[in-house]
Amino acid sequence: MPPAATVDDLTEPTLNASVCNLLRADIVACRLMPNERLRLEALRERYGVGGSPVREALMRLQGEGLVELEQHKGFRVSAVSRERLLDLMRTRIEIEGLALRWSIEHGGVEWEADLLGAFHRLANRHKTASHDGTIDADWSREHRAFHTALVAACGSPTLLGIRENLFDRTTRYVALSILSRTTPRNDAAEHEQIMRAALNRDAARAVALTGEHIERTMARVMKSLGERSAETPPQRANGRGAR
Amino acid sequence: MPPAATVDDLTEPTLNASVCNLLRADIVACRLMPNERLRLEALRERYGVGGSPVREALMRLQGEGLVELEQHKGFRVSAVSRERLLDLMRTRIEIEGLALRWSIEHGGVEWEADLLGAFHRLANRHKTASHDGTIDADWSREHRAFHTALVAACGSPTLLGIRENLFDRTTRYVALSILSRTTPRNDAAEHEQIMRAALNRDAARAVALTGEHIERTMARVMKSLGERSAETPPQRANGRGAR
DNA sequence: ATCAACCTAAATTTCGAAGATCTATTGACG
DNA sequence: CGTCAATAGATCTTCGAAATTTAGGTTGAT
Repeated sequence: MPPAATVDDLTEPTLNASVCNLLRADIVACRLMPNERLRLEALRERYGVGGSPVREALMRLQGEGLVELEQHKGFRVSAVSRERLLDLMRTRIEIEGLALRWSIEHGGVEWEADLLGAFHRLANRHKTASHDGTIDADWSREHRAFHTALVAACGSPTLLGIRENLFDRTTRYVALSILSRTTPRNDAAEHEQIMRAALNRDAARAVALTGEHIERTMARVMKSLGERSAETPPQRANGRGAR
Repeated sequence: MPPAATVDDLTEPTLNASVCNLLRADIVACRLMPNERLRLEALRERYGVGGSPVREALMRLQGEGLVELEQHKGFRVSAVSRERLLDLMRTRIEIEGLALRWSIEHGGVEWEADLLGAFHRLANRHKTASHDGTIDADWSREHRAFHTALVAACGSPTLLGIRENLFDRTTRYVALSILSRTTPRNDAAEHEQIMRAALNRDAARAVALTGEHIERTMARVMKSLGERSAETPPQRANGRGAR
C-alpha cells in the first residue's frame, strides 16, 4: 500500500481544498491507478476526513478530467488509453505552443531571468530515477516549474489554466510509463534548446522544439502503454480478496 | 425576481447534476448576475434541495470558471471585467479556430449534413429580442448548436470540452450585453459565410471568418460593458435593506 | 476622540445518519 | 441445466444539525 499523506500535511484553510490537492497529486503520480475505483469510505479513511469534503473534491477533479463519475455508481480514476493519450498530447502541443508564442511576445527581462533560473535549478537536479521505480519528486517539480516559466509571460490566465490542466493530465501518463520501465531519457539538452530559442525570441523554433519534445515523450509513453494493455483493463473490483 | 426553474424540470439522475445544470444556465444567462453572492441558504430555497447537492454543484462550476470561491467566505458568480473579456475572447478565437481547422480536416458527409441542418434551423429561427430584454432562448440554443456543428468533426474530445467551456463563459458576457441594450445584430450572413468556407474545405478562410465573427461580438459586448462600469461593481452585500 | 479587544450574529464548512440506487447472490421455475 | 425473479448487501446520494470561521458592532481604556 503506497504511503498516503494525510490532510495535516498541507496548510489549506479548508479540508475540501486539502483533499482536492492530495487527491490530484495521488492521481497524477498514479499512486491511485487509472480506472481504480474511488470508494467514499476508502477515501474517508485515507485522508482522515468526512464524506462531504471528499465528495466536493471529487466533483472538482471530475471537471479537471482526472476522475470520472457514473451516476449512482461512484467515482473512478480516469481511465487511460492510447486513443486518449493521443488526443491529449495533440491538444497539449497546440495549447503549449500557443502559450509559448504569446509568452515570447510579451515576456520582459523579469520573464527571462525567471526562465534562466528555472532552467538552472532543473539542470542541477539530476534526474535520478529512484530505487522504488517512482520518479524523483524534486526533479518532477523542477521540470514542471521550467515548463511553467516558459509560458509564464503569456498574459492569458485562461490559457494558462487550460495548459496547466493538460500538463497534469499528461503527466499522469508519464508517471504510468515510469512505473513500468525505469529508463529516464536525457532531455536536458532539449530543455536548453527550447529555452535558447525562447530567449532569442524565435517563436517558431521554440514552438517547434516544444512540439517535438512533447511528441518524443508521447512516443515513449505510448510504447510502454501498449506493453501493459491496449485498452484499459477492466480492473475487476474485488471486495477484499476472493473468498 | 427572475423565475427560477426547479429541479423537477430536469430529468437528471441525481440532484447535484440537476442543480449544476440549472445553476450553469442561470449564470450563463445572467439570471444570476456577475459578482452576485451565492448564499447556500438562498440556493437551497431557489432549487428546493439540500445543501450537499448545491455545494457539490458549485464546486464543479468553480472548475468551469463560472463561480469563484473565497475560502470560508462563500461563493460568488464570477466577476466580469474588460480585461477578463479580452483574455477570454482572444483565447476562444484560437481554440475555436483550431477546432474548426481539425473539423474541416476530418469531417465527412455526415458532418456536412449536420452542419447544413443546423444552419437551416438557425436561419429560420428569427432572432427576436423578446420584450423583456432577454434574448430568445430558442435562437440561443440554435446558435450554439450551429457553432457546435461546425467543430463537431474535430476528433478531439479534449479540445471540444475546452471549447464548450469557453463558449459558455463568453456567452455570459453576451447575455449581459443584451440585457443593457436590445439591438441584436444581424449575423445570419456571417454564419452562412463561415459555413460555406467550411464546406469548401477552405480552413484558412473559415478560421479567419470565425475569428472576425467572435471579434465583432467582443467589440459590441465590450462597448456595452464599458457603459455599465469599467470594473465590476463591489456590489455591496446588504442584509435585508438598510435599517 | 481613537484604537483595540471582545462579543454577538450570520454564514460557511464539516460530520454522521437516513434514504435511494445498484450489484451480487440465492432459490424457484421452465 | 439454464433463465429469471426476488432478496440481501454494499455504495452512493442526500439531508439536517453541530462545529468553525468570518464580519460587524459595542465597550472600555488611552
